[in-house]
Amino acid sequence: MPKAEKILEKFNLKKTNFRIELIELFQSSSSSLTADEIKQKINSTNDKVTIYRALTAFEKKCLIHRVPDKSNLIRYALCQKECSQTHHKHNHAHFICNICSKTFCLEEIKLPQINNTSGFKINKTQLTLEGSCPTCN
Amino acid sequence: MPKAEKILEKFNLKKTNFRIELIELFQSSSSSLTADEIKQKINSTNDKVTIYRALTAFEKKCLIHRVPDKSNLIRYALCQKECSQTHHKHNHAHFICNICSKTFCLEEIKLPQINNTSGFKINKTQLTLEGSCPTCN
DNA sequence: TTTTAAACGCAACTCAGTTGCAAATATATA
DNA sequence: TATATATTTGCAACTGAGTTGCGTTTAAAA
Repeated sequence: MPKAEKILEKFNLKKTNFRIELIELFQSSSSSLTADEIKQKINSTNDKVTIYRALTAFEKKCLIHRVPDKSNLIRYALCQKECSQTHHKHNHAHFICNICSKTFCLEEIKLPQINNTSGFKINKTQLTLEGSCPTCN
Repeated sequence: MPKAEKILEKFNLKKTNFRIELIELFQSSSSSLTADEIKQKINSTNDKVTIYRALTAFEKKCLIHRVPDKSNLIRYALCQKECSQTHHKHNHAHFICNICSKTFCLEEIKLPQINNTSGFKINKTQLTLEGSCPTCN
């Protein structure tokens, strides 16, 4: 796993303590994170605005990607290495646990190939599964 | 198509002018609706609270179902006849237009069969497509 | 006609996320 | 190393979707 500093350097972002810790938090997280969850888990006592702005910056650089959320919150997960700075390449499903409300990336479940239908031009496919996660089972 | 009054009767809901008009609006809508879109399109000048409470009541009776939304808004579409009062039975995909931001139900695209994986117990599957809709194409 | 439970409207609230602006800081440049 | 510059940060105030409490109205049952 690449060190957080290397990642920030690669993406032309400043290596601040907060952002280093934020990347490390994403790396050590098995599920995805909301701004609020980050605020609770991180040691740095930063303002929520700083968290939102870091997330926006990371998303723009294709370092993290949005994942669906049970309560319509903005929720992010770390991107895989195949994501470039200009294109996200996610062909995996997402799983929402109805008990703990966490969202997981299921890399092993690939997206089905859906063809354009009756005037609808498809350029993105999302597969979201719900149920109970290994921890809650 | 069943008349709005009949539907309210069937679901044990009162036949108020607003709720009749709301059902008719859903029936005449090719895409789904948010509370705000309803407020703009409906003739009745009801408070937003009334709209939210009607939507909640309709959802509880399985008359409408939530559909994904580009901006994380709560968005609803009319249920098909196969939905009972206790169980939603949707096996179709949803389509979000990236130009007009509307969400459509694609009845012709069925959900893939996904099996439980490595401790994740799946009991709901959602397939969301994005692109451009027939009107925007 | 009376009763009652559902539906409604107003006001005030919650809470996630945003914006403006000035201060701080990482890093590039001299 | 000192200076300049663009990025990042924090505070405060705001926005906008959705919710809650409560008293009033109304559809429909008795």
